[in-house]
Amino acid sequence: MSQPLTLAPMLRKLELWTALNTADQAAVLPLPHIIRRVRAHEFIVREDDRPRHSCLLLSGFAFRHKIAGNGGRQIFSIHMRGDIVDLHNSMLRRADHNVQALTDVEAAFIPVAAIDDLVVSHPAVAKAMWYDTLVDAAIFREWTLNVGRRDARTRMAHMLCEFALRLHVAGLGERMNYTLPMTQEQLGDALALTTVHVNRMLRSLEKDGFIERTQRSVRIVDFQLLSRIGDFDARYLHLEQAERDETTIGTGS
Amino acid sequence: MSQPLTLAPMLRKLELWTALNTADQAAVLPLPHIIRRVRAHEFIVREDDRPRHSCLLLSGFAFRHKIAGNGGRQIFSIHMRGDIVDLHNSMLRRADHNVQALTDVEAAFIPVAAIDDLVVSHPAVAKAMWYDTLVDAAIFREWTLNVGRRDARTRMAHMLCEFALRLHVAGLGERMNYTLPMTQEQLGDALALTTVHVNRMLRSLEKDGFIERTQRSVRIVDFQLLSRIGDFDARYLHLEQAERDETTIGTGS
DNA sequence: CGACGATTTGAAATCAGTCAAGAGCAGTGG
DNA sequence: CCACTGCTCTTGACTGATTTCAAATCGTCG
Repeated sequence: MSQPLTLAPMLRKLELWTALNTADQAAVLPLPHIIRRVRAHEFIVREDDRPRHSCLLLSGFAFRHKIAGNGGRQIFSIHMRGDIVDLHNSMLRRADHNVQALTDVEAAFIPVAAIDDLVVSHPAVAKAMWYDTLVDAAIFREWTLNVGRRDARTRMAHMLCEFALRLHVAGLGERMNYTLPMTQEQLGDALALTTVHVNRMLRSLEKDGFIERTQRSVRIVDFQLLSRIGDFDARYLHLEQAERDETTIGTGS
Repeated sequence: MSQPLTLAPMLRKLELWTALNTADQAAVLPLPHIIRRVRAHEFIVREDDRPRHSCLLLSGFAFRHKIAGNGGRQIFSIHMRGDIVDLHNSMLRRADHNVQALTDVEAAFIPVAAIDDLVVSHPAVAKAMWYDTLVDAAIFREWTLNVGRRDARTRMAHMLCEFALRLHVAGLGERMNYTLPMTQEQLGDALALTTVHVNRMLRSLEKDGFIERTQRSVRIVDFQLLSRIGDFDARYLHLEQAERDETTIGTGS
C-alpha cells in the first residue's frame, strides 16, 4: 500500500481541471492501490476484458489502440505520468480497446469499486474525473481530424507539437527538446501512415529546418513555426488553467 | 417551460447506461429548459463559444465537426433524438468544435448551471452523464479507427451498420430500412472521403447486392453480411443493456 | 419551365503504400 | 573484443487507392 503520497500525480492531474478542497484531496490520496511494474509491450488491459482496476501511470509511457479486421492497428492516444489510463475501460465495465505499455511502466492499480464509492461521496472529484474524460474525448476528436483531414507532413508536425506541450505540462521533457518514447512504426500507427512514410516526413521536416533529430530525440527549432506547419492549435488540450502560471512555451526563450 | 415530460428522451437515454431511482428521475424531468426550433444548417454551438446551455435533441439530426487549416471538414458524430448534443462543449466551458443542425431540429436548451447543480445533488445522474460521455468517446475512437485503418468501401459499410443500429435504438428507422439524414458530401466528411468516392462506394455496395438504395433511403439486405463487409462489431456502442430486451436486430425477420 | 443542389460517371493526376534491400545500433555470447 | 542477431531506421523504384477535375443527369421546388 506504500506511502500516502503515491497518488499525488493523480491529484495534480485532476487539479488541472478543477480546484479540489482539502476534504476532496484527503479522499483521493488514501485510495487503496497496488503498485506494479509493467514491462514494455505488456498489455495493461485487453479489449473485451472486464477490468477490476483503474490504472494511474507513475512513470513510463502507455498507449491505447485497437486492431481492425484487416490487421491494421490504430493508436488513439499516448499516456504519461499522472494519466489515469483506463478510466474509460474500467468505468464502461467492458474494455472496447487495448491499453499497452510503450516503455517499462510503474503504475498504481486502484480498484474500480473504490472509485465508484469515491465519486458518490465526493461530487467534486467525480466532476474532475468526468472533465478528464471530456478532455480525452477532445483529444480523440483532434486525432480524428488529424488522420482524416491533414496530409502526412502536417499530421507529423501536429503530433510533434502535441508531444512537446503534453510532456511539458506533465513535467517531463525539457521544453522544445524531448525524446520520443515510440518507434517510427508506432508513430505510423498513431498517424495512420506506414513506417516508410513516417520516416520520409520526419526527414522532410528535418531537411526544411523545422526540427533537429538524433535517433528518438527531437529538438523543435521554433515552436510557433512548427505549429503553423502542423496546423496545431493547443486549445483542444484545454490547458488554459495549466498554462496560466507557466511562461509561454512558444517563445522558446 | 412546457409540459413536465419534455425531457423524457433524455431520461430514456441516461437509463440506457444506468438504472435511476425515482428521486433521480424526479430531479431530471423538471430541469429548467427552453424549447427552440433550429433550422437545417444552423449552428447550435460554434468553436470557441462559451455555451451557457446544454442541448437535448427532441427531433431531427445534428452533427459535430471541426474545420482544419486547409479547409477540410471532419465530422465526428451524428446525433439524434435523445442525444445530449453538447454536453462536451458546455462542460468544458469553451467549445473546441462546432455543433450544427443537419436537418430541422427541435431541441431543449438546459442551462449549464442547472446541470452543474444536478450532478452535485444526484451522483447517480452524474454517473449516467459521465457514462454517456464515455460512450461518446468510445464512438470517437471507433471513427478514428474507421478513418485511419479501413479502406473506403469497408468504412462506408461500417457507417451504414452504425446508423442502422443507432436509429433502431433511438426508436427511429424501421429496422433494416432507413433514410440517411445526410448528403453524400456530408457522408464524405464523416468518412474522410470525397463526394465522388462516397458515391462510387455506395454504388459498389449496391452492385454487389449488400444494400438497395433510392435517393437517401437505404435497405440493408443482410445485416450480418454487411457487418462482415464493414468490419463492424457493435460492442463499441456499449448497448448490451439496451439490446437485452430487443429481438436481435441482425436476423432481419 | 427553369434553377439549383445532389448524384453520377469518366479520365488524369497524386499522395501514400508496397516491396525490397542496405545501414546503423544495441545486446548477447563465444 | 568481436561476430552474430534482431530490431529500427533509411532509401529507391514501382504500384495503386483515392483525389482532382470536368461534365452530364436527376430531382425538387418555386
